[in-house]
Amino acid sequence: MQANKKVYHKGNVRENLVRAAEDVLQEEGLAALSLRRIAREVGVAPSAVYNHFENREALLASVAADGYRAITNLELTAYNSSDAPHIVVRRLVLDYLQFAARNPELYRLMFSAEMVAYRSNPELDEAGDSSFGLSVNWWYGEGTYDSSKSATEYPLALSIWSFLHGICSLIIDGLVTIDLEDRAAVDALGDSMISLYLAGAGENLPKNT
Amino acid sequence: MQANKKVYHKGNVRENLVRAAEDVLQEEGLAALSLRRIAREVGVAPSAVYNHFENREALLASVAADGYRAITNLELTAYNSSDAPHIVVRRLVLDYLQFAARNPELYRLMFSAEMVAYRSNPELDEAGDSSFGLSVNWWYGEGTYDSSKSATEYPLALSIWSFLHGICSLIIDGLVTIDLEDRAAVDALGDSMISLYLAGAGENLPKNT
DNA sequence: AGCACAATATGAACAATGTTCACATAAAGC
DNA sequence: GCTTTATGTGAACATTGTTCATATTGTGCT
Repeated sequence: MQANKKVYHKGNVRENLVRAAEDVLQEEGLAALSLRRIAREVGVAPSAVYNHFENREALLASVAADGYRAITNLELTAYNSSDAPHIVVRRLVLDYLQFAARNPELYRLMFSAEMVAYRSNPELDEAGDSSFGLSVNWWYGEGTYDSSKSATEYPLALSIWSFLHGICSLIIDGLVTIDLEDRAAVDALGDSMISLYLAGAGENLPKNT
Repeated sequence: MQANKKVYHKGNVRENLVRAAEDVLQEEGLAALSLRRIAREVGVAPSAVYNHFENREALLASVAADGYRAITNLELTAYNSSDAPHIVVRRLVLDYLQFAARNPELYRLMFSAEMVAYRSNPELDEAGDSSFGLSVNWWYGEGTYDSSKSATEYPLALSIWSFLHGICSLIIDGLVTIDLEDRAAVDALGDSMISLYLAGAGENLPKNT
């Protein structure tokens, strides 16, 4: 059906659309990412998009899925290293943070309300799921993850994901003032957070109220 | 506050707009929250909104600020209790989670890209800031918070905020399957997460790779 | 080769949105 | 009472996502 991407009228418009969307996203942000804008960028009529995607959300879901796959890759390199576990975690956290810091608009898209409401999209759903599954299997042992179970069954994987996602959301949303371009500053923040995550905050509780 | 319909032309439209927005938000979600829809709900022309708010975002910012104030209140009751610190933290986490679980669309609005891009709005900015300031002062001692400093200077306050915000985002976005109406389930998740947060995940690291 | 069919592209159209504008009307201040 | 200010209206505009009828092109079959 879609195996061979021979040149039709305009070449492989589908791929061009996704690429153009990624460009506009990075350069002008999520707000500028309209279907018509993307079509204009590719040089195609807005209605032509519907030959390749069900609707605007499906197109954006393809972009978001690329983001999830990038995170999955980042996980794989961390988990496949032969370093000690706490080094692996640190590496993962720093890489995740750097990914979010360098692709803030993509990260925003990935967790936007629209994409979330669109999780019936199999490509997107699978990409997100595999990312969490990797984490579960690392913490609990290979083959542990059962996608039919709730994430709450894997508190360790869930907690670090929440933590990471929380930090990323806050810095991307500007609620934490940090220069996203400053690689060292982002790493410092990650280091600070991960050591707190591993050691626990219990010792640092205030003495009295 | 709803009796008199004759003060001005239509009564105090500004307040009615905010309340209508909150209603629509809770019942139909963020996607349904258009300026025209809110105006229609109040029974006023779309253009009339601009007599009370600079634009749509300013109206929504007012709704979001209400949300931030609710969180601030929730913090105050936790911090003002005379319980032991770890009980205070637990209480805070559970209340925060319940707030997010019961007002998912409001929570989504509060951290939406639009509101985030609109942080120049003083009402919204102040409401968000005071919430974080309370946390800082509890962890580090009264009078510590300096709003001119970066949040990264207060890693304890930042870490719990990230953690909480991360969990809430994930459950609201449906990435963690949990019934938001099930109060006990939400509490159980909170308990699981907070004990992990206090004790740290270091002990639970996998032995080898 | 020829031909039918599916895939792809187009422009016009529609409803909905945020916003602006010229203008109307009611309240407040003098 | 009259002006001024606040508040309200409806029409207009540009932009958006989506659908539709229609045109064009590639693919596969005979």
